[in-house]
Amino acid sequence: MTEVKPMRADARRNYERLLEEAQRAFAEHGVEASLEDIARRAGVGIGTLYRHFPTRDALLETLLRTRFDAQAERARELLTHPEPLAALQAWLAGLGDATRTFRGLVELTADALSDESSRLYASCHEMREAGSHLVERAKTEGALREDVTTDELLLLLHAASWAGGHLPGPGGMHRLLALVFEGLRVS
Amino acid sequence: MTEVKPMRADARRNYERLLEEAQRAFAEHGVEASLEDIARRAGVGIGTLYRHFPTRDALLETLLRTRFDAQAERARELLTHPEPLAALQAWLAGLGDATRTFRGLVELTADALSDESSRLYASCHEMREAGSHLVERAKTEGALREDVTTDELLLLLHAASWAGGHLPGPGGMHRLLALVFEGLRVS
DNA sequence: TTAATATACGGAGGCAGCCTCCGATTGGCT
DNA sequence: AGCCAATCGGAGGCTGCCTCCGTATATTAA
Repeated sequence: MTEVKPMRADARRNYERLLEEAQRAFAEHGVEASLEDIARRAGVGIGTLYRHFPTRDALLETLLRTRFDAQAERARELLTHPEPLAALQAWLAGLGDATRTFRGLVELTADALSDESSRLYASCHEMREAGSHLVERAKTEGALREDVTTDELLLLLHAASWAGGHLPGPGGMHRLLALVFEGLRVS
Repeated sequence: MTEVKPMRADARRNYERLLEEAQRAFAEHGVEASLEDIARRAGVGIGTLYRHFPTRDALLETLLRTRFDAQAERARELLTHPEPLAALQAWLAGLGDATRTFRGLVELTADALSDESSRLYASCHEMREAGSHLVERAKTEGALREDVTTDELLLLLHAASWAGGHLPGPGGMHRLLALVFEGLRVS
């Protein structure tokens, strides 16, 4: 079942050229980069781009799926880290960095995480699961408030990443993430 | 100096019709609403819109300036509130609510606050000043960490507001803002 | 090799939005 | 009433989105 006929040689070539150029374009101009431009640079008609990737999201999803998988893997590795809270924070920081490779990506992933009908939702589901294990561990070891959910933490992380993107220098996100983790009250 | 000739009657009429329709359009479709549509609904040529408001930002700024002033005023009032930290939090919450009247407005104001060359920067300067007094008071009364700046707090607020906009239900922003204020560590 | 055919390609064309420019119009003043 | 500066309006040039379908070609079978 789900027999997958191999692509025709020219189709496969174009598919890969398109992904390369899309990566470049999104990195340079953000997730709103011109699709016509991507097709042009790939030396391909606009129709070909749309045949392979019916929507902008489909194209982005293809580029992002491997990254999500990498983040899931990283979460699993961090489960052996001796400090549960530090592990969680480190994982979130890495995730935040990843969402900054394309301008506008934070918005996209934040939406994907909360909208089950989103195309990207499924793609990042496994990653979320892996992350929630980190959260659970931090809670059971008494390092993290019980009343905070994984989704809230992910959203806070995305918020910090978003905010970091609206600061001039680099490192803004990490500073904000640290602020959130440390809390604001004088103790 | 700065003599201001009164506008011609038709010009003034169009100016006001445009502001009304712009308010409606931005509220309904977010800050990216079609300018041609606004002109159309105002019963005015697109050229007229551009003459009165050379850029989208100019139009938005005109709509927002009075709001910024209101926020500044509110900050001054809250200086008499007995609880400095609660006053600060209340002010930020109100500000956060205000940035949610137009979809996409958070991004705009966050940028405005950190980009001195922005058109909106000057508009919200007074508001920021008023807010920083609230921050200073909270610090001198030992209710707020000394190492947090007004700009960081404003950015965190905008981040919470942004994140709230990416959650399904309402009230998300307040919950996140509370989380930030309470801190995440088990104490 | 060649012929047949499923597969894939490309870009014209229709639509919408941005912004500029300039001939047509009109309010206000004498 | 008549003048003219102020104002208007929208055509036009551009870019980007997306669809549709006539054309080209990789593959397979003969």
